[in-house]
Amino acid sequence: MAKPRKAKSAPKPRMSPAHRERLIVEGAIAFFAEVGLEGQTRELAKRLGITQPLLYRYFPSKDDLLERVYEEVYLKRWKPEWEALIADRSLSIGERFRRFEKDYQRTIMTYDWLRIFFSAGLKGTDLPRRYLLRVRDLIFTPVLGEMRREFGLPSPAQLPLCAQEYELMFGIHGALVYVGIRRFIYNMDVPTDQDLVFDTEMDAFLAGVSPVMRRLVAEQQAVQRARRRKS
Amino acid sequence: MAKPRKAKSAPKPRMSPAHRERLIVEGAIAFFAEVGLEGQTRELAKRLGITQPLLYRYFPSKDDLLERVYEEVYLKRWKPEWEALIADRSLSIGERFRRFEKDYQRTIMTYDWLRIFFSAGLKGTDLPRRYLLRVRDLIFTPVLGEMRREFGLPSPAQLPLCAQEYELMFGIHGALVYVGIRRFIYNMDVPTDQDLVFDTEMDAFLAGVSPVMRRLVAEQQAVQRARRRKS
DNA sequence: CCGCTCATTTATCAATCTATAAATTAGAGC
DNA sequence: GCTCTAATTTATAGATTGATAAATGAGCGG
Repeated sequence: MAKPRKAKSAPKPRMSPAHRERLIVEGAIAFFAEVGLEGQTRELAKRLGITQPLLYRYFPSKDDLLERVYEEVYLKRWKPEWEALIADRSLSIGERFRRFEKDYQRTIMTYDWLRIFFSAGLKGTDLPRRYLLRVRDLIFTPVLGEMRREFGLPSPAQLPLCAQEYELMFGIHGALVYVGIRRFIYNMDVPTDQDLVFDTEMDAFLAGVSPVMRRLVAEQQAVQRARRRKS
Repeated sequence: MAKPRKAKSAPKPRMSPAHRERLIVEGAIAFFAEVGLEGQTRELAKRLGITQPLLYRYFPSKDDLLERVYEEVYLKRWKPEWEALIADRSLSIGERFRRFEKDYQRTIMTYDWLRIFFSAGLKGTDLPRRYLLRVRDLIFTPVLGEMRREFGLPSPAQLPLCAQEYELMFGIHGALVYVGIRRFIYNMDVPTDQDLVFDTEMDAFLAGVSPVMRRLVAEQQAVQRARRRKS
């Protein structure tokens, strides 16, 4: 058994600024995910085993600390390889999208990621909006382009992607994310075998997407023809 | 132009307790939806044009006021006719479910409903969990039973509903709710014609649900047979 | 082992929080 | 118009908030 250095309980090792900063950031992620972004700096400090003013030596304000949390959880966890995967034509676009969503869901389906994301959204931060626009522009847009190609439909250059086509992508995306929402936001039990859920949802989506896109494209072409006739 | 009664700006009419209480509850719904459940009673009072202590004449504490908000937004907006609709065999179960979701989504797809729901979830309130269990038990369970029947599959009494079948329901449900999440939580633009989005999603779901349920039931039966052989 | 740097703590301010008690005054009933 | 009930306000307690300034002391370089 360890012999206590003094009568007082804990020895207090000093840390290098770099190490301390990491501890604070990681502690802040876990803390704000649990109690919400209005969580108090005093309570955070207590969990970290430090005093509250020490936080202000590393971050000028609570908002600065939160900015750092966003950067750590969302920007740093984005994988550029996802964009490369979508472009890889050695696989069918269905398979590429399936692999993307599988890894993406594995990345975001955590207590920290989901809870801070929703807290930030409710607070009015535009981080969730910007993040999803990124998903749309860097993932959904090329996926839809590749699907058009694979289904023998006009390219987006010939016939622009329509809102309904994007909604198809947001639909399957939302269905998958909803599992995490139920688990981490609503505190519900979800099936232990998440891969099975994922595959069932994805199979249903991939089976249905082709005919629906054909229909949407046909409707858009009809609109386009009617417009030409008018002018 | 109205002649001011006195030099001071606003005339202050007294209200009956019933009327005042309604104003407070409705103001509180809008207020907490906007700023979150940690919104301050002083700020709420200011928006209502009353002083903060007056709130405490109508509600013993802030938590009591929040309880009332939950009751007003979630319990009072639940329509028992939904359960009757699902049971109405003069319509196909697909049509019944479509009509249910259409009216349900119209009910919950509001700024107040969605934002307070997520705020409550993040805060740790078990209201969202309890609410969704109600949806599952009163809607999804009978819908799945009727689908089994319509597809000529064993009844839930013969072969219990499995987790994957429930996930199918949560999947389409989540895809639809996700539109509201993007709009009211993430503050994104969503297509103006929500009915079109709804129909596209629902068509795809109803087209795909039958074969998937057949497969799931077959798998369950195989498991059951294997189990019997063992014992 | 001395001295200096800087990681960390103690002490505290000013603003803000929920909640309570007592003072005010609008307005219905006589 | 007087009176009394109760709707509403003023005043304030008591706890907590983010943030700052000054004091402390661990541990490295000499």
